[in-house]
This record gives sequence, C-alpha cells and structure tokens, in this order.
Amino acid sequence: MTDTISESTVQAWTSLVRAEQTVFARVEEDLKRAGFPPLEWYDVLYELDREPSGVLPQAEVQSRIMLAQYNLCRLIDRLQREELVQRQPSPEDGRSNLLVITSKGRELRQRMWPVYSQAINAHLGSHLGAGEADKLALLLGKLQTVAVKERV
Amino acid sequence: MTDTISESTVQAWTSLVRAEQTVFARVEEDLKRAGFPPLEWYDVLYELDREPSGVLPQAEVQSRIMLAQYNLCRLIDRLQREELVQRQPSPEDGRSNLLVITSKGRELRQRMWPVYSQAINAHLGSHLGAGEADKLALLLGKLQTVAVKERV
DNA sequence: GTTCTATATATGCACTTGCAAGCTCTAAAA
DNA sequence: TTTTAGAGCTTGCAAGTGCATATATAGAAC
Repeated sequence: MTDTISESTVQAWTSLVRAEQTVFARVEEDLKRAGFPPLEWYDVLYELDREPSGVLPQAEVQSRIMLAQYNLCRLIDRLQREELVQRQPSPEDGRSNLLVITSKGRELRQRMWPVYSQAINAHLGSHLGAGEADKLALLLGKLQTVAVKERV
Repeated sequence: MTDTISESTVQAWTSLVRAEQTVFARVEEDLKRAGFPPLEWYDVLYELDREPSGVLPQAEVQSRIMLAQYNLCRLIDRLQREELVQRQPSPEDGRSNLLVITSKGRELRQRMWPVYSQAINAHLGSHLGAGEADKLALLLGKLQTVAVKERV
C-alpha cells in the first residue's frame, strides 16, 4: 500500500465525520429539548419493541447496536432503573441475560418516534433531493463491510 | 411539515450514523495501536500547524473544530501538559488566549499523519471506487449547511 | 464614567466512558 | 471427571464529558 492518499478520500473522510457529528448532535438536541433521553436508549428499546415477544438476550442486543459491552451493561442498568426494561436470567444459558421491554418502555419508544423522525427529516431529509438519500445510503453502505479478521 | 418520513431518509440516517461510527472507531483504533493520542488532539495540532506562525486564538480553533467550549478548554489543558501547545494571553483582547504550537507539537502531528492517512485509506478509501469518494463528499456536504438561527 | 450586555475562558459537580480485571457458567479437551 | 479455554456479564478506578455557573474583559448604551 502506498503512502499517499487521494484528496478525494480525505475530503470524503472529513465530510463524513463532520456531517455525521453535526446531524447527530442536532437530532439529539431536538430529542433532549422535547424531554427525551439519548438516542442509545431508543436503539435498545427499538430492538426489543420490534420483537413481538419483547424479549432478546443481552448479547443479541449487543450485536445489533454500536456499544461496547460494558457500556451496554450500564445502559441497561439505567433503563432498568427507569423501569423501561427488565433483566431476566436465561433458562437456556446460565451466563446470559434476557432483556424484556416493559409496557412503559414500549410506550416511551412510541412517544419518541414522532419527534425523532421529524428531527431526521429536518436535519437530514430536507437537505437531500429526490433520489439523493438513496444514493447516499448506497455509498455509505459500502463502508459498512463487516470487519472480520481485522483483529490480527 | 408532515408527520411521515420516507424509508429512504431513514435508511440514509441509519447508514450515516453506522458508517461514520464504524469507520471513525477503526481509524482511531489504528492510531491508538500505533501509540498515538485521539483524533481531537490531531485536529487541534493540525489547525495550529497549518498556520505558518503556529498561533491562533483559542476561540478561532474553537470555531474550526467540533468540540464544546469547555471540552476544548480541557483538551488544551492536556495538550499543554504534554507540552504540545502553549497558552499565551492575547495582547489585543484581554479575555482571549493565543494558542501556540510547540516544535514537539508540530513533530507529533507530522508523525501521526502517515498512520492516520493510511487508516483513512484502509477503512474508507479502499471501499470506494473511482469517483465514489467525490460523490459521497458532495452528498455529505449538503448536510453541512451552517445552522444559523437554530438557537431560537 | 457608570451600567448593562455580551464574549472568551475556566471550573465544581455529577454522570458517563474506557480499561482492566473479576465472577459465573458453558463447552471442549484431556 | 477434571481441567482448560472462553463466552457473557459486571465492576472499581481513572479519565473524559455535560451542565450550570463563575471570572474577567470588551463594547455599547446611557
């Protein structure tokens, strides 16, 4: 691999970081202003609420969202303290927790969505013309390739 | 504004957040593995090193990078502790600091760049074909519009 | 010149995060 | 069956962050 990097790549990198951080901060600000918790709370509630049973092993949630294990653990502590989810010992694997969303948790997620979706529209959707959102998602998808074997 | 959001917009949002966070984490991991500090350190050193004089008011650095005021303040504390920058009272404005990069600071930035650029290539550039980086940067640029007057 | 408002920076406190290490249980090896 | 490796989760501690507020200076209004 050469030691040089194209101007285009640098440009893509900086605009990626700046755009994401800007938009993310604005969306989260809107949620906060409406009295809602941070987005990671939503992420967990979303994964559980999506399951008809409302139940998932903690490790499964772990694998779906972007949080280090110890951070998820402590996030669950907070959610549990607010009675949005519960931890239950897994009957199948003695090491594992099952996470169960409560009705209060489902209800919170449901109340958050209108504010959340509107914020996404305002800070992202409204800046893109027809077809541009799809193009953007397509390009960003190429960066997502699962990094197996990166751990040399 | 309607209460609905297009599937494309949601898709753009999720891929934006996931792509950025993934790539960012990988790049920073490479830097850390090479024994270097976090990217925000680079950002500050970069802005100063870019000035031939190596001097900028703290507020100016503030406006160029994405950090809250109090976070920049404490980041400068750390940089100063490592003798990478110095704070000097501004002769023109008694409230203001001038930040001065030291030779140690310039040298660190210079040593970081090869690792940094290679990481950007590995985790971003290499995933994109010819022209795609430009297209991506263009689309992301549309999200960047300065949010004046958002502070109602 | 005094007062009032705004800008630039810093800090105490509570909360969150990263790291390293721990505990408990599973599954494979011996 | 005992040992060993390791998966899943938790936790103590140090470091970083957000919030509200404090300090100091600048500039405008009076």
